[in-house]
Amino acid sequence: MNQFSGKMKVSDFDLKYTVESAQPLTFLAEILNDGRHVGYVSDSSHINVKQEGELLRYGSVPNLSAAKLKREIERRFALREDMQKIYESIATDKFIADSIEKYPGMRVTENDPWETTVCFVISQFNNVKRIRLIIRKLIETYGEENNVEVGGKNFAIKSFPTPEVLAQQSVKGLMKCGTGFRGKYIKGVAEACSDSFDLYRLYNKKYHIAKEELMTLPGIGDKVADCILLMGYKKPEAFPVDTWIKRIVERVYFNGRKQSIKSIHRFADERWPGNQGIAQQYIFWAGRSLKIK
DNA sequence: ACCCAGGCGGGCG
DNA sequence: CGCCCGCATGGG
Repeated sequence: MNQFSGKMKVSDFDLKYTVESAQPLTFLAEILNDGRHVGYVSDSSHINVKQEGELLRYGSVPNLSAAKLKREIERRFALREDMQKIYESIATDKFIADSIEKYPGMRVTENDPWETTVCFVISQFNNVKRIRLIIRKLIETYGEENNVEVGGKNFAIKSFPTPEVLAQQSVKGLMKCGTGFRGKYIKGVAEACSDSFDLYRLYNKKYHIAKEELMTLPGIGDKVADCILLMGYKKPEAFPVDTWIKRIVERVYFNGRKQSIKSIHRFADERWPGNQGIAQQYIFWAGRSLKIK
């Protein structure tokens, strides 16, 4: 749909692993050419990113300034992070070291807090394919459409539905998009966020405080809150504990002994201080490929 | 025809 | 607290 106006050299970055690792872009983006080409809408601009080895090409419609576009790409894909340094600090054992070797360049992306919140409320007790389907329907049904003219051609860009728009919908309407029992959560969260709950205020709050506040919203518990804090706010201490992480950590680090969620959080905080979230991502993918049950 | 999915909320002992 | 259950839906 658009040309590639900018390019940059990247190292320790893999677009495919990054967008296929169940992050918001996994649900929001069009993923083409086996993950080497990704398109997504950010702030009502359509952005294209393509990786060719260590070269990253990118462009946007409408055309953002070169500086602004570069900032968006760097921020979204966490390209300023020193992965070698992070890898050194999280490779505390062979299990994670092997995972880093298997999925080099998988990064934790930074996404809009509202979009991230909706994505992970939808993600609970669900699977990736269906999450994508539901998110696409929500955007198609309730997203605002902007028409953009480029080179005499007209493009319609649909952006993510706002809290205000979703708050006005009936639960039944939201369920028509396939949200299922999460429909009431989406409505509740949208109502809060379009009223007194300011999601953007949480950027400046410490991890634990922000987590407590998120968990006051319907449909947001321990795991979903951590996903939002990690990929919406880039709080690196967030360590989402889902069924997989719980099983894997019990198996790999506790010799199979059952642990409470709390105890798993404590363990992660001690073992990967400051990089819990990235460690989580590598643990998850290593464990899934081993099919630990 | 089942069975499952990267949880959460509510009810109970 | 910790445990257990129900929950909407589409794909395997």
